[in-house]
Amino acid sequence: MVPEKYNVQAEIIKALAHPSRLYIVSELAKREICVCDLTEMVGADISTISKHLLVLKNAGIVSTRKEGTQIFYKLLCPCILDFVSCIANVARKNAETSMKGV
Amino acid sequence: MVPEKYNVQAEIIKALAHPSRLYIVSELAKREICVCDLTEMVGADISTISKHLLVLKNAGIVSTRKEGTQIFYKLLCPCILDFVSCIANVARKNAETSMKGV
DNA sequence: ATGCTATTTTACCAATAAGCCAAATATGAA
DNA sequence: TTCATATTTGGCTTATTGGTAAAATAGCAT
Repeated sequence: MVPEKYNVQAEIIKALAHPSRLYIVSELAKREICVCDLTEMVGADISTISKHLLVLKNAGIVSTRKEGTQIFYKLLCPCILDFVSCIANVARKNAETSMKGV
Repeated sequence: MVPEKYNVQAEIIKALAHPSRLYIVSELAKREICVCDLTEMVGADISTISKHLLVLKNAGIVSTRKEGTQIFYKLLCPCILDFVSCIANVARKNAETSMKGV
């Protein structure tokens, strides 16, 4: 009963629904970054980061560029940032609401 | 190493990262809908829908209004729609790319 | 009170996702 | 070639999620 397009969209959203991946995307919005730098920034095992990046790539959110032994990732769709700001807005509202004890 | 705000945001995004919930949110963007109608629309067990709605409510995405024995859900943040359109855009680009066999 | 409808909660199972280690692969340097 | 660095992949364990059925809860009518 759920139209097919929501399956497709949910797949993409799922790729963003993880703290590390969201952080990675936000940083990639500023500049290209290689896996080793992202690994340092996130502070997890490099294999974990590699898998996160694969998820983002499969979702069509990032692309890669090889330079020597390094692989640089970059953000494909800047509109992702608008989306993040919307979510940040919801988060802010939630914080306000819970402060009021509502 | 990942700033706390990404944990908060990822929680909200996670709530949207499911086909049924995304469909529900899209429909709630048009009008208030009660649980029983949503159940019909999605075509799943009512307990499943109820859980999905709880997820959306906990994320601060929807609110409820009781009317007799029915409970109506409505969308709290219209900006969610912009976000969905961004995702739809990514999905469209992905489809184009895979068509070209890239 | 009883019954009827709408909704949520609980309990349980199956499927998926996240994490790390170790092994494999790739590139460039010596 | 061998070595070192960068990255991906496979395997494994643990934790989370999605689904349904059954029980519990709530509101309204009789």
